[in-house]
Amino acid sequence: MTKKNLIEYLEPIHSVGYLARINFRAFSKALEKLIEPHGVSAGQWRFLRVLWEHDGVTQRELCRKVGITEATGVKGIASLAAAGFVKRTIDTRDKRKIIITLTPHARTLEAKLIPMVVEVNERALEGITKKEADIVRRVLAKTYFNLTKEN
Amino acid sequence: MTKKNLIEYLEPIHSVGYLARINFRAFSKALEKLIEPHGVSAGQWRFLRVLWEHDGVTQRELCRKVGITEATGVKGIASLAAAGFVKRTIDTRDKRKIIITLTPHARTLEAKLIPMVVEVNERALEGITKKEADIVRRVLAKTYFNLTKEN
DNA sequence: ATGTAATACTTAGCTTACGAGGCTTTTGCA
DNA sequence: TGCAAAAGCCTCGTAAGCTAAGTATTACAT
Repeated sequence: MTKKNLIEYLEPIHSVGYLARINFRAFSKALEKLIEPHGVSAGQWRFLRVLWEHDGVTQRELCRKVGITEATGVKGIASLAAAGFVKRTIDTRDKRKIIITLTPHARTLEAKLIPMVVEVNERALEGITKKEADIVRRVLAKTYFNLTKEN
Repeated sequence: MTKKNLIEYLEPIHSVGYLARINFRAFSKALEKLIEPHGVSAGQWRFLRVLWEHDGVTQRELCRKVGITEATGVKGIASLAAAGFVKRTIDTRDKRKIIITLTPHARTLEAKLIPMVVEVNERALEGITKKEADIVRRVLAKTYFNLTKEN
């Protein structure tokens, strides 16, 4: 490992981890500005996006799809329930499970909020070709897999 | 906007923002496992990485380079100082400024910790060509710029 | 020289996230 | 059948991040 190589790792701009972090914050903040007037926080959005496509899943499954731990999910889902976006129902066949269901109000939000995330994504990807964007998504899916797979 | 296009935005895997978030967590967690035995948290690491290259900067400049707000920086730098990694000195020429300087101990950590972040990056980028990795870094720098620029 | 604006850091309060460990229910097997 | 293990959710403590508003110092225009 030469000194030059080491320097590359010290300059954050060369690190995918650093870029992931600042982009995560930037995406969140941009989205928040658009959706908060509708009473939805960025954290709540992450759950809603999954629920619009997969309503009636268990809490564990929802957390898995959102990409957070169950400990974090408990708080997030409580916040959704408090805001009147979801209902929590104990599964009758397996009383350990809690089924998360969207309220009618939360379902009506889909049509309003989706264009906003479309806008944020389009703004972010301005000046980037479809081919490049596809590479980015594929590579980031792979780095995540590489870092989280066993051993 | 067709229904098919909308679905793409609902499936998290197609969203750069989602991928950025899960990768940020994955990078942090992987790095944490390696550096915590040396008494360094992932949060502290972010500051140290900058300081190893730019020792003696002001608090504001350090925060800018780390990519966080100054409010967040106050806590992080306090934690570094409590752990004995940095010293905070008021600038004699401008008493508003606080200069952050590494302690000798923190400087010795560089040689131990850099190989660890190298390892995490190499593991993350396994099976990805240099060309693809370059595209990812360039695109993520651009999306960040696009989302944070004035307009 | 002085009052206003800008700069640099801090505080308070909130959100989102994690790990470790605990509780209840279900499952599987001796 | 009965009991240990697994599954599913929750609590607690802590970290890291943000915005908004506050304090102290310096710069600048008049």
